[in-house]
Amino acid sequence: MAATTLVYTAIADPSRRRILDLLREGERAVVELGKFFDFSQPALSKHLRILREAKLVRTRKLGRENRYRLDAKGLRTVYDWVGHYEQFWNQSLDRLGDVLDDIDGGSR
Amino acid sequence: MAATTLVYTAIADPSRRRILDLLREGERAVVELGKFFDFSQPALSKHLRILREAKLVRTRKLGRENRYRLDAKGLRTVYDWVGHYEQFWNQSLDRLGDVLDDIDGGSR
DNA sequence: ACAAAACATAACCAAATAGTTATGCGTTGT
DNA sequence: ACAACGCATAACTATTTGGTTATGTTTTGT
Repeated sequence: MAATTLVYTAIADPSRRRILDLLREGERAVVELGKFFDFSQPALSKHLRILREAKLVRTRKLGRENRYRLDAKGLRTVYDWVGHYEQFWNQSLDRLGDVLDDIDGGSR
Repeated sequence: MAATTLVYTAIADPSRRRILDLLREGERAVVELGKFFDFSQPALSKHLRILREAKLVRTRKLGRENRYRLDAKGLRTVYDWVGHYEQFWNQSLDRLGDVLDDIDGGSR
């Protein structure tokens, strides 16, 4: 899987986005993170593995704890890509539709 | 599926990101889009359906053609979320650790 | 009138996802 | 010494994903 797509796939899951949000406040151990979720510890470890493989987080062992912290560099690619669309989301589609003489209206 | 996650899922696939990129240059019919991909027309139609359900594209019928165009508003959410990480991706992780140590002063 | 074009959908399939329980391994507290 | 903690991984399962071929509908060109 391409490195870039690893990042997009990683952030496609809401739990993983939540994990990243939590890590913005600072380093956290797995058990600590687990308090915010309803699923099991292995499920959490799997999410963390996906984030690790996307290089969006790093770990360091501290005693028996495994502390995770953010490594946001990979998100820059996403920001840059989405940024290309900035000029589009401000113009109203309806007005664009007028220009294009669009009569269709809905998505199907 | 939550509306927001529909968008993240939609852009997780590289072919769909490519489709959006193509639509930035203007409206296109399905057959036209298909020239840029190696998979079958039904596969393309499926990708387009996912983009439609995420409300990232709209269609209008023009004769026997179905013309797709960008509706980028949904990408704003992504841009905003990723933007929260902007402060993190420029500094090296090691230096960030130092900074946080300084601010924190061992209060945790 | 009719063949072909443009496209969506259905039915199917292999692989990936996201969860589970079970287990093992290093670290810590008593 | 050893029980409990913190965590990763394995093995399993249901669901979703991304592709395929087959087919039906609407529109166009001859």
